[in-house]
Amino acid sequence: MRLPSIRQLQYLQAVVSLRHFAQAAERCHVTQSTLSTGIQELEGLLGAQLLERSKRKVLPTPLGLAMADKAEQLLSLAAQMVEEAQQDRPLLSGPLRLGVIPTIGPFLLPQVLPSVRERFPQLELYLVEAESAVLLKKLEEGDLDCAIFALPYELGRMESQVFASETFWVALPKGHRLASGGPIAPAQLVDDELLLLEEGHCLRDHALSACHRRDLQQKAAFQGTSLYTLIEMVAGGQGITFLPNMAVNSALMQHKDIELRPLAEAGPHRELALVWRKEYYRKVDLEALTACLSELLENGV
Amino acid sequence: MRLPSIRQLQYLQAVVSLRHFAQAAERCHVTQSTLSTGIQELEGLLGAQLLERSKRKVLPTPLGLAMADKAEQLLSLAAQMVEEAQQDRPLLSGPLRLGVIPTIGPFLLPQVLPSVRERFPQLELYLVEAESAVLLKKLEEGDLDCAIFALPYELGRMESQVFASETFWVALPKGHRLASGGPIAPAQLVDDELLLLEEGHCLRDHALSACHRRDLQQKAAFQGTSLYTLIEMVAGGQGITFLPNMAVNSALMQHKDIELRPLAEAGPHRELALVWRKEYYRKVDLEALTACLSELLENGV
DNA sequence: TCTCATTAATCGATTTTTCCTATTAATTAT
DNA sequence: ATAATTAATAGGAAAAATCGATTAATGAGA
Repeated sequence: MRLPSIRQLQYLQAVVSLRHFAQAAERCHVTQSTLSTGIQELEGLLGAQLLERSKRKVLPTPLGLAMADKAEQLLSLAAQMVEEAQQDRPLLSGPLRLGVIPTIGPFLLPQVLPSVRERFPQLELYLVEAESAVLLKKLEEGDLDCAIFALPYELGRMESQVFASETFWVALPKGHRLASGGPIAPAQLVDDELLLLEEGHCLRDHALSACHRRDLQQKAAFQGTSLYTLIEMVAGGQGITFLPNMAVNSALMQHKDIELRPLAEAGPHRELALVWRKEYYRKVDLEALTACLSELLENGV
Repeated sequence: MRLPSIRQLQYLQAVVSLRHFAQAAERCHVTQSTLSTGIQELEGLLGAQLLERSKRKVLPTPLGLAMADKAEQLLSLAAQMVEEAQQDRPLLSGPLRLGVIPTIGPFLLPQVLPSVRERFPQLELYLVEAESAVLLKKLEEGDLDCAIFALPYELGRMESQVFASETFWVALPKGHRLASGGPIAPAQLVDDELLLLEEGHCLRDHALSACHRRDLQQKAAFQGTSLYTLIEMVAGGQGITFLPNMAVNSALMQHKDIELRPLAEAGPHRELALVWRKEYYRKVDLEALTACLSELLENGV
């Protein structure tokens, strides 16, 4: 079905409300001739007469009136569209779907979200906690706007912005031979059972990388489902593990049967980054968010 | 404010629903290139991004989704317009504003309207009774669709169609010298006081014309406001008058103190016609109406 | 890792549409 | 009668929409 054009509807609306071709043309910023042919085309398209014309009067037919009415609705809808689109939203307002990996979420978010919410009160955050691979998939599918990852991680076509660095700590059972003293070098731990999160957590790879080990086929019983369970296993004397800075500082990680020592290995051991599709339509917002996070973490929140 | 075009909205609707430029282009019967630039123009117009594009995926932004939604509404409204306009109404259906002069209305309408309504059950008649000049004005202003006049009458730019002819009868008080016998010639009435309707009624002119008299400045007290009052005046012996056929046949005009004789004057004395603007948009309906009236009157209803 | 296929964007040319100027025909007002 | 007003029309110019071909990015498969 061939539809009338917006222009034609504007012509109709004008001529029905003014009852005068020349005046209507002026309102539409076209010549009388243009408007005249426009109306004729509309009538042809609709297959019905919309106006009675004489040299002295322009008289809408009942159908013309009805059509003008609908045209008005339609035009106002179109105008609404433009208005709605053109009002530029303030930075970081409206819905934002943010993914976080489980080894960051519980430690970072309680720390920073109150300030973020205070700074951007119109922001509506929808949080999703999942492993990196899942988040990456959701990002690609458009189910998330952005996500917080721990790097290094293969991000594919995503863009990212690092907003914090972390070093690792060694978590030892109380009474371990290295339990007191200064930083611990990876070489000192070769004889210890290294407890890791189950497959899929990037922290597993980062930890291995920090102590220059290859991946080891651990028994499922020795794989933690979360840092909390891992800590319990360390406290139980089943081995040692590495914890990121952020977890160490968290009150949730305090445990009376655990000793913590810095890992003596140069450079940051993982970096926290905000990640998004490179086609994402509001990168400025995300850049503002990373700036905000970075600032909050530098100032110790 | 510059508005988006219908075409652009179709493009948006298609690409958002299909998530694919080439397929959307096919649905819109244009090339991918055309659709692509169309969407870009729309985005430029709205000043906002509607889609995230990558080579593997087309992802509407929240605004894009909202706009596509509105676009759909708008397009369906436009389609509705076309549909509504294109369904052709049956003959003589819907509202019709019909004017009638007072010397016809009360006699003709009760006679014909039942049959008309029966024949065109979807017709919604709005009746206006007024003198010819008033009806003509209303016709010109578009306040009426058509009107029933008695001719001759100067109709200006109107078109008309005669559907009946009438001869006049002479109404005499009982006991008048001409009260019995055959038809009466105008010359026989020169000595009688001729009673007429007040200024404005065309019957006044038609009556004068029928007896070849010039207009006479009658005293207001001798001018009737309706045929009923005129008849009462005749019955009271104040003079004579002329009545059209139709009124004579009407039961309303029976009066014991009146005698009626045909006027012996060649040809019809007035003609009944349906009148409309020559620009009127549904002349076929009116032609059907005159045909119907004409037929009804010929067959004696 | 290297093609090959797919996809949206881009460019230049062409067609289509839109629009304007000038004029006409009908009508009204003076 | 004469001038002014009005909507329609014709012809040409300007603007736009569209197409075909190409490009660059990406993903799939060998």
